[in-house]
Amino acid sequence: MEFRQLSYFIAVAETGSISAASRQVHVAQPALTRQVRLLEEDLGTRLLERHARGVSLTVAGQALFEEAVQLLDRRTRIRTRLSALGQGLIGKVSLGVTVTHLWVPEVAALLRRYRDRYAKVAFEVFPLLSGPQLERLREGSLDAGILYLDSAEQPGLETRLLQHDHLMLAVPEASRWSASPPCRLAELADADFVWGFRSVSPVYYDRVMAHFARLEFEPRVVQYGADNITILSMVAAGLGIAIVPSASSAHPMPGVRFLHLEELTACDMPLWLAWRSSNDSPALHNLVGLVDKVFGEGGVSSPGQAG
Amino acid sequence: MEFRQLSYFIAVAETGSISAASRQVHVAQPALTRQVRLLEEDLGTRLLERHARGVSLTVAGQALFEEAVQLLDRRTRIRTRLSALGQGLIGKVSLGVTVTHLWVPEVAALLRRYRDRYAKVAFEVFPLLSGPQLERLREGSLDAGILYLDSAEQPGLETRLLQHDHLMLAVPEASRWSASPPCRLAELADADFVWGFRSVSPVYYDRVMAHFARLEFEPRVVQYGADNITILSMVAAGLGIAIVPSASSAHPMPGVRFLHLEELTACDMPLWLAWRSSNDSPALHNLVGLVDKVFGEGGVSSPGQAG
DNA sequence: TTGTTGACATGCCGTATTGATATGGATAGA
DNA sequence: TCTATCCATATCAATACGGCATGTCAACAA
Repeated sequence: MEFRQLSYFIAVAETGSISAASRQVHVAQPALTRQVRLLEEDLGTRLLERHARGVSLTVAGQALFEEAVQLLDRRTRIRTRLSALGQGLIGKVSLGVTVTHLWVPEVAALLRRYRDRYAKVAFEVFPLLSGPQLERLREGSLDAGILYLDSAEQPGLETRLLQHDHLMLAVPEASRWSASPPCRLAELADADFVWGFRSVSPVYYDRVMAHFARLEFEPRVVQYGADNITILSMVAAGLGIAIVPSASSAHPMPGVRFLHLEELTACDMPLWLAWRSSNDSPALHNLVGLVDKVFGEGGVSSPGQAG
Repeated sequence: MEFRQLSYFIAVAETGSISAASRQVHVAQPALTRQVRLLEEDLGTRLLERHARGVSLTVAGQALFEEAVQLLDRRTRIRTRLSALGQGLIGKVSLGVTVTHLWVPEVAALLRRYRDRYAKVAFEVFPLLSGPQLERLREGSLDAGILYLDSAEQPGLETRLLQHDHLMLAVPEASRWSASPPCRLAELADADFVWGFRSVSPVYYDRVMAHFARLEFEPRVVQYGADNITILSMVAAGLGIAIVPSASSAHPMPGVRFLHLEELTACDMPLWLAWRSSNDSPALHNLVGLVDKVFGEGGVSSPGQAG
């Protein structure tokens, strides 16, 4: 039982004649006669009653006809599905993003454009910090991540540079820092700092700490928060001041004022898109393609150590 | 996309290696390599990631794997189904029988044996008199019928002789005919007869009438009934006496006594199995085969004019 | 009856597909 | 570095497939 034989047989069944079917499928009549006979021999069942003016289906032939139509139908559906899958028009992409960076207009635009253009792809966005993202990328439960990396060279991963963040100072609006903004970090020596845990985003933490070490500045931390929103909420509540990625300022927060400091702006915080090298998902690569288009082809995954 | 390619691909997917798959399906490795490549080209999608120690499935490959398993599964199910259908082990048979002849032990045994032996065949029995059976056989809404025929030669039909009925006299138990049974038809000249309509079973009616014409006997009909049960019920009610097929006596009826009369026994009423010649249903032919076995091969559809 | 027509079956031949063998190239592990 | 393993390629033989010419049969018309 071959697909060719089934499609021939369908033509014969539909036209009620081998000759008519041969004209329909553009194959000589003897070829059809033989293929139908081979099909009958293969199935061990007579499918056609041969008459002088055509053929009619036996009981088995009628049964096969219905099945064959479905089978061929299924084949074409598989074809189109695989084609769409191969072009990344359907399928699934899971993307990890820090909530902070969902606020960045370019990132938000990227996600919107992807969803518009590849509407049939199940596009799942998970709010995750850099550490968990890396883990999940490596174990395969995440297709791509928007995160901080200490280097563009990640074993087993490919990367694209999205943009350069830097650091800003977040202070309570009702504080003296808001009234008279500091110009240098040294002025903050006796300030109360709200700080993040290293564990949830070690890359970010280490980067900031390395920068401060170079500046020989050591913040006096009075309070820890799990993520940026928590930290900013604490700042808004007047519990202290905080050092945050500049992306945070894209999302105004009542009671918080963002301040630029030369020494903080100098801390380069490159934001990356990363994915497993062995991940062949076309839907994912369409996302990469969109990144290349939206963020420019400049940020290739070349050695460029950013720090 | 061919069945062969799909089964090869499944083996490759399951073993994770083209070489291992080639050993599994007993085909040389280069052949598998080529077939997989042809499948990829045909689908326009990469299905495998080739590594030094085997292969892994791409996203499209995983999707195809699942589909292919189902597709091949379906193919084998069609095979087995068609095979069973071809052997008449599944399918449908509709059989027309006069209720009267369901009482004949041999007929009842035939139906029981068929149902036992071909349990998966939907075996539908319709209570129909000879006339409607013929009609439905010809139009194709009935596969076979157990009925009276005026000849074994029926255009478009094939037949088997089942048995020879004859006629009997049915009289009310509480009548003078029961008390002193008649020996000759002539004694019934002044009797009240319950009779059937010609329309519902013309063959039976004409046969009986022809027999009586030869005997130069004309019954005095006082009452008509649609079928044998009705007629016998009227006899039981004392409305008159009736001429019935001998098969009726196989089913005792309270208040009715069956009487043999030489002149009635002499009327041969052959009972036939009939089916459309062009009906190729294996399930039907199994029924015919069973008839040949149960009723003996004597009653072939040869010219034998019965009357 | 007889000739014609239309439809399925059969035999033969050229071409395409499939599989086997031999061999090459790449990679992981010793 | 060497070896074993696995995938890819080239070539050849067997098989499958389709096209053409022809045969056979049944239905239809004269």
